[in-house]
Amino acid sequence: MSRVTIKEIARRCGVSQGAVSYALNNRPGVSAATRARVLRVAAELEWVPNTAARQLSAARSETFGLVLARTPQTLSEEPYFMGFVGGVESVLAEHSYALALQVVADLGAELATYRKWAAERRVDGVIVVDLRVGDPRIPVLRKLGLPAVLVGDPALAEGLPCVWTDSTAAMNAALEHVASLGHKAIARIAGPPEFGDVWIRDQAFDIAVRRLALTAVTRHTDYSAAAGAAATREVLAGHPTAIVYDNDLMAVAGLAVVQALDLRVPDDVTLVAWDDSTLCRITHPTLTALSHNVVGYGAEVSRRLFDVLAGAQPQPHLYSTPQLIPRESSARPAPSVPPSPTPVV
Amino acid sequence: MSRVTIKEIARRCGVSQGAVSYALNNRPGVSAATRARVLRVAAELEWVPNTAARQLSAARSETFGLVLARTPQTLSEEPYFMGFVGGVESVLAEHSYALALQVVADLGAELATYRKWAAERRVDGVIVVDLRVGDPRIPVLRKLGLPAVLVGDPALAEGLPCVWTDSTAAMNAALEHVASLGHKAIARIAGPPEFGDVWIRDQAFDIAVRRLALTAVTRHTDYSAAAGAAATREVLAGHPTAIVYDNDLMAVAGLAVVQALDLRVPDDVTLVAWDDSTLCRITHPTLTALSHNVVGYGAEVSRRLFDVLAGAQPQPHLYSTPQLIPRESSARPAPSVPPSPTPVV
DNA sequence: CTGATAAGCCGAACCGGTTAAGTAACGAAG
DNA sequence: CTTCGTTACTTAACCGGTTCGGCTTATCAG
Repeated sequence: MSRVTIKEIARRCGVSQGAVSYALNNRPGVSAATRARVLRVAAELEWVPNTAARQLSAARSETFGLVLARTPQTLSEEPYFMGFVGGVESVLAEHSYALALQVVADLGAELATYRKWAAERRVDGVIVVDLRVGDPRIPVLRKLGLPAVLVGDPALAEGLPCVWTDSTAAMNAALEHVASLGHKAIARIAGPPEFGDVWIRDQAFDIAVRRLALTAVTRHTDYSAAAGAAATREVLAGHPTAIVYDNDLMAVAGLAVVQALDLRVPDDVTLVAWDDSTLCRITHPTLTALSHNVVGYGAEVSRRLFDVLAGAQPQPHLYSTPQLIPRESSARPAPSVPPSPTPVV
Repeated sequence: MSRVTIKEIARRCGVSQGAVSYALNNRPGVSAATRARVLRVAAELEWVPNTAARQLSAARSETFGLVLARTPQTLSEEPYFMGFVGGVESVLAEHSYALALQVVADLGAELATYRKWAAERRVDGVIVVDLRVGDPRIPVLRKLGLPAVLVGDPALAEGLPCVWTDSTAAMNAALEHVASLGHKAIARIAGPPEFGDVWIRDQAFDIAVRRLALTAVTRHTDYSAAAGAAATREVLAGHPTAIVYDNDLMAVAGLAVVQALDLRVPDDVTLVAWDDSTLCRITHPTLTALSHNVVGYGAEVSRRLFDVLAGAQPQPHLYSTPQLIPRESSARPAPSVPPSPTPVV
């Protein structure tokens, strides 16, 4: 139980408490000699700043907040989040910041959490994920004056600092890939339409479908494995030769559905996943996917939040464009299919 | 920016700051009338306690800590963690406690984090996962006097409060299941041997194998999908008719390996997974698994930590025994196999 | 009517830092 | 030699709560 305070350090060094504070915080106002002495004594006594005291006077909590408005169920299903959190952490650790993580039921509860954190001064800034179209969190964060970095397209961020990946380009890459393989009938299993990124993909999908002269159908889901499986079963009735998924969890679930119907991947159906987690590499066949460095993404986002706190201008920052990684699940459609479109289900 | 303090409330109520504090904290020392008035005014002004100030004077941080000594990669692969964290959160939210989450590289860094948290008084208690055999964290936590609840078997907890699930019983259930189906040659793809729970399963596996007169082989891995796939490939050389996995991620990876070798599940090989996440239900065939309410587990652990802070005796608490859920991946061995043990690979 | 007891409240110290304002010493410029 | 500006500190207020000793006042037994 080390109860070492700066008062103790001051006593031992024969200087005032204030001087010790200046020395420890690397601020001007003390001579190099004194600073060195203070640092040495602090190290000897294994002094650690009391975060509460520092937070109280300096109005800094050295904590970032992250609220996830998802069910624990979804969170454990989706490999995405833990990787993202891990990336965030890696940067926080460098600054010895902590992450306050809160899992809530819905957007309302998320807003309440922001209000509470702002009032309590529990966090210095927040990372906002799952951006919506016309997101209600943006005006609230503005009003609270809570520093934030949004994870999503600048078109959704309404001027707040954001980090994004180019979903439009990725969608184009996916459709050009399947089109170049000779596919004409495409199905898309999408996430919830209220999610901004899904909305952007919706636009990109429609435009690319027209440009490439494809026929297409889109089914929106809640991103869960069960919904992905159900949607796959539905769209298969339309005999698409390729299915593009908005996440990899649904793609894996879809693969099982296809196999259970005795269809072959990729001979009968080509599958393309989004968010290239390990899942895509442990199935048989392995899944072609739009690959995404989720860990790096999280790291970049927290770096940006530090920048914002340091007073940087809120410019949108493109982190990357998901890269298409072709694997076993995509190939030319089987030649038998185009001539005789026999019902399979 | 609400800057409402108890001083303001005191002014408006015409009482002293101290009285307000007593009233708000539901402590004796104020009359019912005054208390009611204070509470009303506090509600009107939307007063929220400043956590830093409270922490500084009351030496409580209203935060629990959780350190995960895993790579971001593993964390995003393993569905387990996010579900566990979600469960922890659900209980913390009820007490308006926060969770400080830290992802570190190894046990050494984890110990450093505990020391730092203890010195800074950043957390009121910690939840310790991935218990080891002779875990070095236990003496450190004892010395630091940091309240903790360990997630793991009492045999590993050395007297500290713990919450556990009965892995021995679960392992028995798994082996009795495959034995009753008529399997004789079993392989086990286990986690890292230094993990306490893996060690316990090792013991249970060996004993059950002898009791049921099975032949068996065990391969330890790092719990990753890649290692699970590699180990599966290896053990298949010994022609087991059933494989039992220590987590579901490796089981899914193993399934793909089996399928890639043109073996059928369950006809040629029966598979049993541990930790029944969604993964087990989205494969084809679906996986028989030892099912585990990970979310509830997390919730129970944090409830115990609250109990410990309230002064409860550190009794081990059995949360549950994983239940075997038979699905498509387990069945009687194909009759052709026992008579003519033809090499398959 | 007196003295003891307790409830209700006040004032102030305290937690452990940060930081604005003030001061003493010193060197350079006028 | 005075004046001004730095540098290197000290002092003390402050952040927003909690908590403890002590002061009033009401209650009640004797």
